[in-house]
Amino acid sequence: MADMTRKKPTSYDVAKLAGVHRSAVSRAFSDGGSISAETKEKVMKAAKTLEYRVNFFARGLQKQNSGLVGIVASRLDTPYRAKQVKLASHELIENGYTPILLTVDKSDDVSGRMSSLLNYNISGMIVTSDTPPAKIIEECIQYNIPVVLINRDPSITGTDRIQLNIEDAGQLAFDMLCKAGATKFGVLMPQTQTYTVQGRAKIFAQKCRDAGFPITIIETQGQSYAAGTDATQDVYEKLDDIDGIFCTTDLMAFGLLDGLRNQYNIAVPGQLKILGFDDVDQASWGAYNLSTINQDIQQSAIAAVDLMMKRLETPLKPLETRSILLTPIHRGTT
Amino acid sequence: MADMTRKKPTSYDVAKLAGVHRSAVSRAFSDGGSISAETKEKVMKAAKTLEYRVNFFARGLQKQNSGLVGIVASRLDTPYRAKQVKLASHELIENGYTPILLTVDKSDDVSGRMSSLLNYNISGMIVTSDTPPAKIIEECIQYNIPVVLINRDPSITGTDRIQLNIEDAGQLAFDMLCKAGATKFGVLMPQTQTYTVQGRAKIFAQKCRDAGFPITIIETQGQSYAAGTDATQDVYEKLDDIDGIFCTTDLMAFGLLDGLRNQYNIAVPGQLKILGFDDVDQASWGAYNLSTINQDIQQSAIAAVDLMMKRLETPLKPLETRSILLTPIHRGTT
DNA sequence: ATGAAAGCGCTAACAC
DNA sequence: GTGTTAGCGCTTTCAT
Repeated sequence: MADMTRKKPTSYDVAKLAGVHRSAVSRAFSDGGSISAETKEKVMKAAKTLEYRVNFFARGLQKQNSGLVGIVASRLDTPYRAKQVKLASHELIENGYTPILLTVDKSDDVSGRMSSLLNYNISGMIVTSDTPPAKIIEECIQYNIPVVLINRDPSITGTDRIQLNIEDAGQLAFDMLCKAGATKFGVLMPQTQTYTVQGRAKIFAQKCRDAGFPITIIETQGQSYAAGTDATQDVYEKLDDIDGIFCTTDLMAFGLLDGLRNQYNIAVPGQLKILGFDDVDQASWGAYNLSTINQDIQQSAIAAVDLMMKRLETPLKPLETRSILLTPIHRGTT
Repeated sequence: MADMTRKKPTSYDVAKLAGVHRSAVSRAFSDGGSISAETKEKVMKAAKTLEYRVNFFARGLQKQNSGLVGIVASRLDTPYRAKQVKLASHELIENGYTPILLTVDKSDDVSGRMSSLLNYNISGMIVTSDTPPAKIIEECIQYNIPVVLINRDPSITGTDRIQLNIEDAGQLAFDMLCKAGATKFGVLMPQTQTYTVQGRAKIFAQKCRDAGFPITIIETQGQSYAAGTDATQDVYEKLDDIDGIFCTTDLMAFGLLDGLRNQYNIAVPGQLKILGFDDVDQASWGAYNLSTINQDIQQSAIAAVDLMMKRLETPLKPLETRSILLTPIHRGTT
């Protein structure tokens, strides 16, 4: 393999070729630079032949803005989260930013990883992981780095946020199961993890009580497919008290459905109505055909980036929280 | 909201507080810096109280290495790809790199986006998207930026690669269906997209012919769940000629299974044996219980990062291709 | 082992 | 509108 290595051209190389000064090159590649059309054209032509690219490290050193935005996400291999990150990434790129992906899962050093983002002078941070460390977020705020939290615990303050309204979510779930004819309710409630998942479970339970219906709370380990299958026996044994169950994530609903089908012979929705949450792709798959509640994930990704950009423009504007649009999806399990 | 903004401390601030020269700070934070233990400690202490972090933009300008690595990925909302990106990201971070996520899907300007990575002086690039533009990759190579291609068309040359052996894959699929008792074969073959998907379909067909069995090729639009359901009627109509079908992705297998269950009454595996490929999470879910072929995605992520690092160390070493480990997974559909 | 000084590639304030 | 100049914060020779 012959060494065809070449060095990257600098603005100086371009200037020399175009017969102008380096600063003219800079102006040609900057937005508000006062430069004549013909000079700019000369520069651009030279830049093209040399395949010149502005060195963002040099630019970022000079400006106090890197164009890099951190996306902090856990459980990226989960359908909902994968789509969320995809759309956030897409939206950032469309707006001229470059996303840094920070995957953090249990046993990872979340704090250390998020801290390392600050080495890169990031322009902003979008957090959709479990339990982001408050300390790092505070530090970002001090440095005027906008942080947007998606569906995170409101105990972390000082940031803009995108959040589903757990009140609406719980109410909507109750309404859907009610309309489907349920009168004895159950809910799958994870013991840990996401604030909004537990939140909607609690509100749902409250709505049931408020309306004078019995509600059985079944605690789960996590919010995954396995959590749903693990809860199957529990649900089965309490079937006298439950004819409509709210699974607070689609994944748990899939697990429960499969568990019931596999081990017992329960008619869904005849004997038991099942409602999921999130409306991930699999919910519409024939095997599940799951009634659920859609979170408008695209809207929320767009809103997150928008919030970040607005805060960049106006650092001192009042904190803002935007709600994620919720839509009931009636399919075959209610 | 009071303005609590502070400026980031620089190495100069730390030096002042520690009573040393800036270069001592640099040495304290560099790996091979010759510095006395006590000076280093002084520096570290000062750095800690000021919450100093090395500015990677300044460092990256000086060294010719940014620590940033581009992950170029399409269809991130797909189970296989999501896991792949998650693991690659994790592996990069573990090795001290910072992943930039470049999502590219149809209608996106792939070339422009990948080109923008070069603005950041990236240390390397891991590509797992469809149809990466050869031009950009060539340019990376010229600048000595290691590029690792995962399961991409071999017509793009000059890079290290991670790839499943399509020969093995086709053979394995044939063997599995054979052992399950199939004698009349079918295969779902996407008309576009991934090289390895089409590749294993073609090899599979060839193996069937070589062994003297009839093979029916059914072309699909894409390789998704919908592609599988769309193929259902086609498969149904050809059921006289097929008793074992190789769906070249799990997603297509799910679609086909659901399509068959929903519209027809076909016994699987009695009447028709179905084999998927990838072993995504959903394949083990109760509703599908799909026999498939596992690609060791963790091994491939680790190998990709390893290959990149090796190339960084030894830019001129011969090009290398590593194979992805394949494992037959026997479940309920064969 | 440490301080001094040059310079990575760029932008922006300043002259003209 | 364009050239000049002074840094952005760091690493890295080179002296000492």
